[in-house]
Amino acid sequence: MSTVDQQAFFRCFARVADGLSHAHRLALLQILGQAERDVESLTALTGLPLASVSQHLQRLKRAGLVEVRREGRRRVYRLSSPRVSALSDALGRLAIECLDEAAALEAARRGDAERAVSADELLRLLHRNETVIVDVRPREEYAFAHVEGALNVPLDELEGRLGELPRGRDLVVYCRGPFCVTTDEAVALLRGRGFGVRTLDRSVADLALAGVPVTRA
Amino acid sequence: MSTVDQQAFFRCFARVADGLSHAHRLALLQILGQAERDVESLTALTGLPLASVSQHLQRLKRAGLVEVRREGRRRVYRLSSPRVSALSDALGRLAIECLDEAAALEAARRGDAERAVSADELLRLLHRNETVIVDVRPREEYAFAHVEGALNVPLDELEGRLGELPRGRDLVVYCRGPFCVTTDEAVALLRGRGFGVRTLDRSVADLALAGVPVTRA
DNA sequence: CTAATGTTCAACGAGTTGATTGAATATCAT
DNA sequence: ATGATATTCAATCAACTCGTTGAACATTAG
Repeated sequence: MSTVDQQAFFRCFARVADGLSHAHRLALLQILGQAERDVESLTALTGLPLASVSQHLQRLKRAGLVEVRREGRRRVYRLSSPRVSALSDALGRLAIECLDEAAALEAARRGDAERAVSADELLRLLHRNETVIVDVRPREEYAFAHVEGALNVPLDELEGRLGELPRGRDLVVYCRGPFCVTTDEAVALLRGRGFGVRTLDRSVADLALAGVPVTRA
Repeated sequence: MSTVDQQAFFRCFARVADGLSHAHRLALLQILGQAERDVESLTALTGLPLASVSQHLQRLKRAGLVEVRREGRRRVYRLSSPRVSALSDALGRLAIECLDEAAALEAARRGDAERAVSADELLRLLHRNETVIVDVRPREEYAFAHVEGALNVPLDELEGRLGELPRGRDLVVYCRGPFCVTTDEAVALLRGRGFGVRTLDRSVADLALAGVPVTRA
């Protein structure tokens, strides 16, 4: 009947959605949204068995969400497009709007936290230079791209490096993006030590698009 | 470790993605994006077996993407949020960007068609009143919401109602949204009969958001 | 009440998914 | 070549998905 089959479109789209339809794959995409990575470091970061990571990555490739490059004996995976992160984030936002369970998680999470800093607000804070931005992601992700002037203190080093943080000024903490709970842990720790902390709930890539100055490798 | 488990978030998000991960469900969402529908009419519109439709709808409900209401002896399904359509469309756009197969389909489809009319352009056309807008969706969808002043000629009636269309002025044809191939079929038919036709590749809901005047039931 | 209608439910089978294991492959260092 | 390293591949199993069928359920009409 039709020149092009409507179903064929939907089959393709469904294949992309299939890439997003497993918690582990979403975790991988979140990490790859920060920097490219080889299989080994993805294994370390997720704590999943190596073969499992490899298989999920191949599923993501089938879905068109990631691409691979060989580099010596390792394979470096990266997102096919920054829009992959954008879609994942949109998926998360929709889930929180439409699924009670997700709404409950988000409520529990943001329960005591005040509203996140917007990109515009961040620009103002950066300009006035009264705030210290703290990037709690792993070293490699910071190296790949970070908010200009941000201090990198990976979460697992945070407790031991509290001395490096200024007492007088407010801190703004960020990590991988809107649904990264690492921020929450950092905030809890810092508040417990008496720091004034706000959060930034967007990814570095996203902030860059919003006009925030970003330093790249 | 964490106050809130990162994985719990991703499991929720994955459940939403799961709703999008089958061609038939995407077809159902596209239809529900136009108007609410009972199971019977969804069965008729998709051509799928009744029980199959019912099961997919329940999967969509589990994913938080649709809601049901009883109305007499029928159950009327509707999208949980207009953002469901927005996410489906974003999924399609990403697929076309990232999956070769989807890119090929889109290329084949738009091969001979000129660029679609933008919302702004449509506003201008409406204002100058030189164009006839043709809505080729089923009657019920037109009744639920349509571009102000549009003429409803469902695709299957188009051939028999060509006489109602003006010969002198250009036509702008639209249907369910960016990935609805019904438009293509209508365009092919109309071009074959010598009409000057352009297309509109956004859904009515989407056009409404963009400021195009829309008539609702 | 009984029948008709619209929808869901339950159960089946073929196919797919995801985790796990161990073997196979490819690249690099020696 | 040889061995070490990084990753994929192949095979297995339990769990799930999808379509199909027919029965079950709820609501309305008569």
